[in-house]
Amino acid sequence: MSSVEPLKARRLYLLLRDRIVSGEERPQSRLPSEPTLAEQHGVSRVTVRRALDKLANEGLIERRPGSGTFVNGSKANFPVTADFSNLLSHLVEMGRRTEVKLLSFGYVPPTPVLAEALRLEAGERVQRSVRLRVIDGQPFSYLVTHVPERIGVSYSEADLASKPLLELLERSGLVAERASQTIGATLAGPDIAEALGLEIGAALLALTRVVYAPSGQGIEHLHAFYRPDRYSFQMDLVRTGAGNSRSWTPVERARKGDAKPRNEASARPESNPQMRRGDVPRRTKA
Amino acid sequence: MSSVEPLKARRLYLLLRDRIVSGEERPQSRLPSEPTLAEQHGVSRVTVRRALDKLANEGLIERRPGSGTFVNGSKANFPVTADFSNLLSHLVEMGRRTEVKLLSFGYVPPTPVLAEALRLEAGERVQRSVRLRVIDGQPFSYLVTHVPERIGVSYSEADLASKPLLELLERSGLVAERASQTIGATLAGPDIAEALGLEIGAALLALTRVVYAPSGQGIEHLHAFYRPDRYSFQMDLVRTGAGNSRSWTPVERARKGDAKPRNEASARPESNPQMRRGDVPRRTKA
DNA sequence: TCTTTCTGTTCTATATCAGATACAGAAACC
DNA sequence: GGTTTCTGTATCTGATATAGAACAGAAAGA
Repeated sequence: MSSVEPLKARRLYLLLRDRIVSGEERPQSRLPSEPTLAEQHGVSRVTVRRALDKLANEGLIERRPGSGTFVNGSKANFPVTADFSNLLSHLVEMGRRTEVKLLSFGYVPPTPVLAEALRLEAGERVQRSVRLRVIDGQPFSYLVTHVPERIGVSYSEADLASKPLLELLERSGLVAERASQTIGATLAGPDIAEALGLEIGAALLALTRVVYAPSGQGIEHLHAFYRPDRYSFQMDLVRTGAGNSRSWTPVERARKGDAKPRNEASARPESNPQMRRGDVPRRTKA
Repeated sequence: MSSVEPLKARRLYLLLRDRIVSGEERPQSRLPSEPTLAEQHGVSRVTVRRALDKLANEGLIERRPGSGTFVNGSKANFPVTADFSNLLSHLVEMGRRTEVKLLSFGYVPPTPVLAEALRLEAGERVQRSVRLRVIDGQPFSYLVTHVPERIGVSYSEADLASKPLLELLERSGLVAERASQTIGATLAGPDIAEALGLEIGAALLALTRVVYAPSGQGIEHLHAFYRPDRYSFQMDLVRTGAGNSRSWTPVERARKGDAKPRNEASARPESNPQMRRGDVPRRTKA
């Protein structure tokens, strides 16, 4: 059944983990001995042991009997990263095999929040789909999507399992013009945890996105959860403007392969949406 | 000391929480009764009760004796949001009182990762500071900063507690030209949890940022942790380009107030933040 | 009003976890 | 080789979460 999760052990595990990843405990160095740790933190050695077990499982430490417990050099964990400028598209470019599993599909009445975000008419239902994105055989994101019913019927259930939703929408003649998204964090519940191969209560990167058509009508509402060890958001910024109005502007990230100069943000053909404070083209929502 | 955290109760809590925030259980609707939930999930009613207690603490549900347990319309607390274009600067503009507490300060030898990120010379040390950002009296971010020693000495410890680090750096004649950042998620360890007023093991939004001078030299390495219920990243994107090269471009977000007015009065008299997903049990004795 | 169905509360077994101790094997140092 | 200091392993005891049940009070419907 659900492997039980100790309590003080977890506490100590998190403490040590923080110390290690924050660099307080340096790579190659030896941790205090188990008896020492036990005394330092007022717990028994068994508990210390459980915490160290977890760290060892994740490859953060290495235990050498008779010698001690040693901090591992950063466990070279390069998660897939997403750049904001192109959202998921670069995954395909990178030639990595990503597949999608459709976990759930159906039409439901919208919640108030959904109805408002998508600007639904009264009584209109939404298509709800839950998908799991897998890269190189390993799941990394759990996607809950809501689409207005009249739009959702333009593609089939099978389409959803094979193509990106945005592509399907645009194929249907819809134009995704604007999107608004929020990035946060949350804990993994049982189903998400299982789908992503995580423990219950693991940390998740959460993204909420609403995509709008030029009309201002919402066409997609996405609730995405990412395994932070396999996926993260990454971006480069440059300082622009002068004086008091200096600010940071995102630039397209240099990726491996198609070398883009790291310093010079030259590449950026036409689209330099350098906007100043006031002039945000806010077409929607007066 | 450490208030113990049940296990099955937590599991059920997370399950129900997901259902509620994902909209599977609609606002105003009644949850299955406690005995029913107990049977459905193969746990005792005491356990169900503990899970519901937690949900009730966070304001996600409302319990009416004799009547049932009801899903609360998401009280959608509006977390402070950050736009990428201006990082933290808008907080000040918004006129909200933010203060900084310096938790730790000192000079330490860098870890290999740090040395490489900041392109340090051999033997060069770094200034390490831990700060806590507070808004309206409530902490929302925990910042661990590393700066090369030769740069760090250009400002005082007291400066750090009063001014943004970037401002200090630029005051010293340094130019922050480029930055590279990664956004992920992690769990709260004991010290971060305590500083931010969270439970151990709560979800955190994690940001790693390296700021570079025009020379390519790194001048600041930041490791930031945010309470997801009080702080999140938000951005608007527009679809640019044509044909195959279509992509999303970030635009500066419309500000004023916080999030854009959702229903009505954007004026949210700050008040006590109701919790949202990401759980945030404020330690209040019931 | 009577009945039913809820939540709120208390109680006592039981399963599971944490604390303490003892001992075996492995490595490092003298 | 002997000694010390580690990790690995096992066992016992106390603490606590969970299970199960019983009962009181509140709300809703017949």
